[in-house]
Amino acid sequence: MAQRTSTNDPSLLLLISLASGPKHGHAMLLDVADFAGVRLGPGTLYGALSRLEEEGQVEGLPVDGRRRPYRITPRGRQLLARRLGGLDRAVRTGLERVGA
Amino acid sequence: MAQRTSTNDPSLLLLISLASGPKHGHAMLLDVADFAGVRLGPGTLYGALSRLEEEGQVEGLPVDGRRRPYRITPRGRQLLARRLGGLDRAVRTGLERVGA
DNA sequence: ACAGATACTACGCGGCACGTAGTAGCGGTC
DNA sequence: GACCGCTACTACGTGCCGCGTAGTATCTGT
Repeated sequence: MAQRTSTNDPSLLLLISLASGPKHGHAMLLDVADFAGVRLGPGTLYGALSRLEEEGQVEGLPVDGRRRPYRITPRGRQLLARRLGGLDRAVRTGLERVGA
Repeated sequence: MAQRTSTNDPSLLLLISLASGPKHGHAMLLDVADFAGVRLGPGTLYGALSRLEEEGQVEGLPVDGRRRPYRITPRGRQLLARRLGGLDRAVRTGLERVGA
């Protein structure tokens, strides 16, 4: 049904989190809360994560005890960079207009 | 059901568009396409717009022919500024990590 | 008078954000 | 050796809203 506008959705936050290195779910939660001030629930987190995996933007690593680590793929990193570029333009425009 | 993470959704783009002055729906469409590279459909546009009006973030102005102009309210501008601030932090973190 | 752009209204589908509840292993402490 | 809290998920349902399609009416150019 065509691609989203997607300024939003948790997938962006997760990709940013994984961009600094592989992490498991709970670690991403804490990281995202830190750099974005957003507390994701488990439904939101693991839902978005498995969709990203299906799309080949992240990949699961061998299970470490009860932790499921994930890593961003080259494709994921590339798409992230593109999204960030567009978002950055919009945010800058907004800050300018709102009278930063 | 609590507030969204909302990096996303068209409402942000519409608020940014209205931050530079009152506009009617179609004009926002063109403006958004220009500064964000996103073409919103009518369902997306007018749906988000009427929700913003219900929330007191924008207000309708007198109908001008077949145009329905809207203006951002002080409250809308304030909320926009706050959202942009949080988003900016996330985007900068992302650009940094992705190796800008 | 016809095409195309402008500016909406009306409507329905379905994806996914979000929360709640439940499971289970791992310290720490008394 | 039971209790509590923290970690780390899994499972599942609800409903909002993003998105597209279709339809209506006005205005302009040719």
